[in-house]
Amino acid sequence: MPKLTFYNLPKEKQQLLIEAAQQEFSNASLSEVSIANIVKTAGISRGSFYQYFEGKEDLYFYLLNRYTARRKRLFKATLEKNSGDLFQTIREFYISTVNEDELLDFKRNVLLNMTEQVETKFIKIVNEEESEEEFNTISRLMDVDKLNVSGNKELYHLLKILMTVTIRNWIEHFARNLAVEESIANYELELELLKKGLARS
Amino acid sequence: MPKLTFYNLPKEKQQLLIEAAQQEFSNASLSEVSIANIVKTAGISRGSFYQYFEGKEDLYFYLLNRYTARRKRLFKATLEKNSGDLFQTIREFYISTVNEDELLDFKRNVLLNMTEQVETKFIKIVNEEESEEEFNTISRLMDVDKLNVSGNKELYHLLKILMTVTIRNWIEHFARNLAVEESIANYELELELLKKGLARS
DNA sequence: GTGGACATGTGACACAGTGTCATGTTAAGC
DNA sequence: GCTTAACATGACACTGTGTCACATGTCCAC
Repeated sequence: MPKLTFYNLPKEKQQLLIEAAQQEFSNASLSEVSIANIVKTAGISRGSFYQYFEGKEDLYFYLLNRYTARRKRLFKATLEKNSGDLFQTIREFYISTVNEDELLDFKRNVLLNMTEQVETKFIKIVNEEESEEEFNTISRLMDVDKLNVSGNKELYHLLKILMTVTIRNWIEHFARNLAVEESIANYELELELLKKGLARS
Repeated sequence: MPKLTFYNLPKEKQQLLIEAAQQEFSNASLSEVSIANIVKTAGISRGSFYQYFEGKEDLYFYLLNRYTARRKRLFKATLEKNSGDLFQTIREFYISTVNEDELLDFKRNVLLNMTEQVETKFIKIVNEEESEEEFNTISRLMDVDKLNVSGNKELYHLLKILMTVTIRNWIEHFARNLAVEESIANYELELELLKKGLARS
């Protein structure tokens, strides 16, 4: 988390820094990005940077949190719009995800260099395990009757599977430079497989 | 890939370097590892290192390849032993995976810092997309009748889903420091969900 | 055995990036 | 205007990288 000094900054200066950072993180992965470049682009001194953030990881996860928080709101709204239909929701969510062209290079870099720490952040979009409350909020929004699960534990694992497959498709979208339509078609195929089951009965 | 000079080295010296490298990569992630440390442990000079490898990534992927090649052989053997039963095979494969305690810290570091480039290597254990031949060899070994798919395309996506979920469980095993039994129980639960389908019919 | 030619080994070096800290600047309260 | 605390700055010591001119080893022709 950024330090207090960062939040004390005038909004415009915060925004400037955020934009500079997003630009740098669009051109390189976390380990390749240099603080030297960020401060140069943002027009602040090296020392100031360390007044605001612990280091570049701190800034990186701050940006990531901003992004996932927005996505999470969209997910909840979509779920409500679809009266709790999880599969319809996650399908629409994926389509809007691959169509969104804001911060494209930033997302590419994040996804192609995603580690467990980062992936956990994304999975928490639907599955805020750490807070029982959040999990309950979302599972109350969902129409559980349509899902082939009994109990919260199975529900939790179902969500984990869905998010894992979703993220992996999103990563592949970038890794293999898939066209939006192809990426969606692949994802829908996998969703159908997941819904109907992988084993022949 | 290592340079020719590395393969020209006497086997014992190769082994020494490999062991030194595995030790370093057990203590730190790819981006944190220092060549200085590797050469110190291996007792060679910095210059020599660059005669053998392009850089530390080169060495890292060399080690990774050695490991995944062994795993791949095991997977094929298990599949044959189980007369092509994919679910039984992957279940046994996962159990042997989390029970194997060789190179434990190395695997932890690899998994917790897995990027798309690394994950692709692992997924290719069953799904060597680049070589049509490999894919056919493996799909011939499998008893496809037990799987709820029609055609190679669906089969490909089924395998992708299975590997994705398997790897994610393996990562979580390390990330959350799960006991072997708990990890296996979680995985089996997810396998059953996958087999029977996520949607209620 | 000597010379030469080629392969391999070596560590000093220039360079790039990090995090810190002593010192300078600003602004608000009184 | 003075005080004080918060913020800004860039030089600095440190750590690590990849390279290169030179040293050493190896092998074969003569």
